[in-house]
Amino acid sequence: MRRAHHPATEDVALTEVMAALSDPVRIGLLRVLADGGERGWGELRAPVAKSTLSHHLRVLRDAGVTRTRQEGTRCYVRLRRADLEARFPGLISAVLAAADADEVGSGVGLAAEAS
Amino acid sequence: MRRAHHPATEDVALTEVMAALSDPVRIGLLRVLADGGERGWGELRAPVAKSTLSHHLRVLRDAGVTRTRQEGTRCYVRLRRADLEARFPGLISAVLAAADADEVGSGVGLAAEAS
DNA sequence: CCCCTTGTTCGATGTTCGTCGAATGTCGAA
DNA sequence: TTCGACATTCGACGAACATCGAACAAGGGG
Repeated sequence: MRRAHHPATEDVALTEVMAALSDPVRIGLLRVLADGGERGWGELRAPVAKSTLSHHLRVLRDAGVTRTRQEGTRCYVRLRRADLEARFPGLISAVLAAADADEVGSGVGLAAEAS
Repeated sequence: MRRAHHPATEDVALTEVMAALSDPVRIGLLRVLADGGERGWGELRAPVAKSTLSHHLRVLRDAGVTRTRQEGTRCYVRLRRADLEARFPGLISAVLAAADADEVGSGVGLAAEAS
């Protein structure tokens, strides 16, 4: 269960980031993580099975969009916003603004959040 | 052969645009069309078969990224930059800047272009 | 030690995608 | 009208993807 495999900032590929961000669930996760804060895995709520959520988080991580930290049996995820901003200036902000306006991935949220 | 089917500006979906722009060939087409000028089909050069190029142009058109105009037996394609800018401010510019920096889709070009 | 929680991985399934060659439709020119 | 250029569509293929349930590690707590 120990595979981390975060790509280095310079190895983040545009096409992979675009592909990672072309799914509503993953866009939703991006929005939840938009403030830069760290979120616990169990905090995340998405309308998919546990294994599917794990898969989506893996896609985001492999593409270089998020960073995952493990602490004991729990793990925490956060957006690699500074890295992405350095690599593709303005891209994440534009995607976030567009996603907010369109309410893409609104099915994704946090546990203690008023719907 | 008469199907146009360009989505209205307000019907352009973020996830579809992101998916359309997650392929190197289509990113290359975006770069070729970046200046807003109209390009003839036959002008376009890409390292794929004719039918595959047609497919990629269709994906871009269906996603609302480009607009295709038919004149006799030839057709011309152009970027819907103003529409996209209105719908998703800053997105296309950010993608173009990132693509230029990374030289994504550099295999795509125009006929009379020095390689 | 046993078990429960937590997140990943596995196997399976149905869908979508990128790619090609071939066939088709559409138009202008001879 | 016949021919050729041009672009789309069709049919097919393997690869990749989204999704699920179940099985599997890795720790923490009783």
